[in-house]
Amino acid sequence: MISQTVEYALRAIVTIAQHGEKPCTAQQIAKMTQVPAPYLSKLMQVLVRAGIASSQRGLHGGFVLARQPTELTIWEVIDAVEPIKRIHECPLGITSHGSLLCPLHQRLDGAIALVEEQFRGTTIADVLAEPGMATPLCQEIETVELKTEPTPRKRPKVETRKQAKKKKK
Amino acid sequence: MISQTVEYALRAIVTIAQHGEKPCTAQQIAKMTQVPAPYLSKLMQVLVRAGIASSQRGLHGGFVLARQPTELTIWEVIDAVEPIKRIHECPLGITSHGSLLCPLHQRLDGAIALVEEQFRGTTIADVLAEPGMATPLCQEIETVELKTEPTPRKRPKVETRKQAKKKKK
DNA sequence: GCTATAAAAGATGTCAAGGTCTTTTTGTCT
DNA sequence: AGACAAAAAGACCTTGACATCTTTTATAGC
Repeated sequence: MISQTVEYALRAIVTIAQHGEKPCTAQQIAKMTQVPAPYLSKLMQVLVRAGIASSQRGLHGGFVLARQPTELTIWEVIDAVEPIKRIHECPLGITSHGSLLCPLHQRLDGAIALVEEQFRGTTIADVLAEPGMATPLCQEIETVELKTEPTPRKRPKVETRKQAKKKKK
Repeated sequence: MISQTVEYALRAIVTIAQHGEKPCTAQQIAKMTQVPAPYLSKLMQVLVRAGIASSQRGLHGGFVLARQPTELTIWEVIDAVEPIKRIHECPLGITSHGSLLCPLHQRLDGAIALVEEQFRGTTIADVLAEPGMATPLCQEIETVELKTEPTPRKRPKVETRKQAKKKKK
């Protein structure tokens, strides 16, 4: 019911919210949220365009929340990446009863309305500050090192650039 | 949020429920519900296998509800064609906090739970018998003729079988 | 100003949902 | 039994969500 993309977006937003002012690179977010890195990059672009995140290029760049966590709802995040559409008019296009929905679609829309209400009423801050709970995203923030590359313990033997590159992946 | 397929299935179920004991052919249902006929056939097979509808081949065959409308919920129909999955464990696979969900996924699952509750609590009979409302599916039952083919007014001139076949489509 | 870093942009690939078409099987009515 | 009606089955096509890869552009630090 909640698409992959929405899941990913929420994980990303919660993650950068956790880091406050400190920008996170797409790579870091991808790692922490376990989202495919290239796909996450694309997603972040959407969130930036929607005014939910803001980005900074270059060294020490990355993504931060564009708004206060208390002022950003789950609904808005979802709406940016994959809007949940309410049923406002008869999907069968019958106009004989004006804009009144038939019983079936009334019920369906009712369910959607519940979800909307729930999500509009939940801010990112709410998710961050669940009292007495495990940290959001089911993992400790400290789990992921923010340093781009920990100093290697051992210097590997002489090897070409190409080989080194391959190893990274 | 509600997929096409689920929409189609619900329309079909409501339609055959409206017709009670009288079987509806896939063609008729397709027409009434405005669902592509071949696709609806496939869908009906699923509903039959799930024990929600039952089918009868041959002349005067078709589909009828396999249960009383009062005993069949919207949830069951959805569950048959495209189950809504609750979030029972951390999608990130972190097990450090047992089976406890993080705040984010608690909220997401909460929303899903609301939908589940709503749909489990609504039977097909509820949808049929909305008091003082337009008929379900936003259209009059009478709109669709149950006769397979109204008597043609004019006999067309001599024409080959092939041409006749082509015309039908 | 050069270099390294990181986001932005755009082209491309993959797969499952949605949709179609054809043939086979099963049933009813004459 | 034969003709017809209808579901069942299965092969096939189309599209959009999900995902990847490569090139370009902007920025900080030296």
